Amino acid sequence: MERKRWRRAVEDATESCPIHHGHLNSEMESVRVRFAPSPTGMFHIGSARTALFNWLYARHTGGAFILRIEDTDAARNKPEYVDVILQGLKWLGMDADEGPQPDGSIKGDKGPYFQSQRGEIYKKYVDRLLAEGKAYESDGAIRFRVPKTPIDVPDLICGDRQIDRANEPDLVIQRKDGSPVFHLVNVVDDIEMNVTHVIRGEDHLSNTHKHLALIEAFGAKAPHYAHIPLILNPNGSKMSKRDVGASIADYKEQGYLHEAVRNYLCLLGWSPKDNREVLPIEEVIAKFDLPQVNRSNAHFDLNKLFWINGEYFRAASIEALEPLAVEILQKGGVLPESYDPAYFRAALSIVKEKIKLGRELPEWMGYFFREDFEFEEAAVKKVFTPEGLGHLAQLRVRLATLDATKFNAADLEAEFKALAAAIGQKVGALIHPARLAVSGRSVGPSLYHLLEVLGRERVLARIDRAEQKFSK
RNA sequence: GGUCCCAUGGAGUAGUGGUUAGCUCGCCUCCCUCUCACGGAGGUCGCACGGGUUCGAAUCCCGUUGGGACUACCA
Repeated sequence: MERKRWRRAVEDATESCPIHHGHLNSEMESVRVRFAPSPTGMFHIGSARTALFNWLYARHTGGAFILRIEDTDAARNKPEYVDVILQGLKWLGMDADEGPQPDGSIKGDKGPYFQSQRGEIYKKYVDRLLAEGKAYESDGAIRFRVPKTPIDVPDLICGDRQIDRANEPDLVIQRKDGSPVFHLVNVVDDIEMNVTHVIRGEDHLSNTHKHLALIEAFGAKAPHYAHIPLILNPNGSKMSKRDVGASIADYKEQGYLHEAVRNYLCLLGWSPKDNREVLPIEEVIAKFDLPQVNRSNAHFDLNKLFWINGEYFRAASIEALEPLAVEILQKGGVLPESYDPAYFRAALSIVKEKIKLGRELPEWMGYFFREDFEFEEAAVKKVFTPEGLGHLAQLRVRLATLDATKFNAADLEAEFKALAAAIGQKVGALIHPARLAVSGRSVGPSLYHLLEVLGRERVLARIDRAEQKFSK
């Protein structure tokens, strides 16, 4: 009963996610949020979570989710890195209403969406500050005169606070080489793109007063700010590029399901508050709101992700799993280029009940597609005793009397039980040698189903070979 | 060092003055059972500390401690 409920939740969560048109906020202004990553080579899990919260908020409010590429740091950014982000967003099911798309096209009329192409715009803003005496040149760079008065910094998640700027140094907004600095371009773009809500990592919380100062200088309306907590390593340090689990691409590579990763990310800093962990993205969209996001940092827990993935994995249909499984198995050299699809799907369907991650597939499925599989040494020693081999021989005789139509799980079970009773043994005395003989392994799918999938000819041949190899 | 943020078991969280502090992962035990996984029944483990406020604090205030972020002509 309980189990059934979970299953349904998982199955629901696996379905495609149509965009929900939620309600506009109370001010009736159309929400516009942006995700503004810097393409530096990988799509970081923390960035993915920030993107997710932005996307969720946009979908919840019926607003727009803008993707803006912050590629002003020429030394670090490379064009091909943009695709890493695009593919990562696509994999996680986050579609941008404006900005570059995975197919190479660009959506939206507030572009360009690459900061490297917005130089003229930034120049205009800097010139204006200069002309109004709000900025000045110093050592070739241009600095913004930061007012030294206290400033209020409101935040939808962290709460409002006041910053004393008495000792705040003037802010460099343009480098000696003429290129604009992050704080400037970030603010200018948010103004130009009519961003209403800035949802970003808490690492920007301490910078926000600078942004507010700039916005005020430009005479623009400030967006609402919402700083979300960081994702920390299990040891409490800030998760950086080199840490395990940091790269979204790795999850795909290891055979995680995108719905599972996304589901897990939703739970870092946000909760449906009804004691559920696995829930469909539509429900998250319906419930998600900024004030309910937690303020404290969250530790990344691969263990829990693994569990959630297992929930999704078992609930997934063979059709959904097949492409992923084929890719992993062929990459691992386990599945041949050409294979029998029906046989493959049958094998996959009995294996998927036992594992939680695509990465486990090669180890679990190798013997389906090759006859020269290895035998577990310890299991051979334990199971293929003279007695065990004797049972195997008796089983071989019995199975040989079964024609192919009787080679199904139900009939096989009956045969095993009948033979076990006949020789005064528990059925396990037959099952363990049989499993080892046909798979080389001591663990695997339900044996009766395994035999059915392998088929009569393969099973008899493998038992013969095992007997030959391990007798005497 | 300065500024800012945070603080419920090992991890993620529910809880916003009165609960035997709930749930999930993990871990342990037992059950189910052909192995494994699933599933079922239990168990382990927590309000960082110290002061207040209050008839009464996990919940409010202050301090301490701890963790984190920012403090660049990186983003």
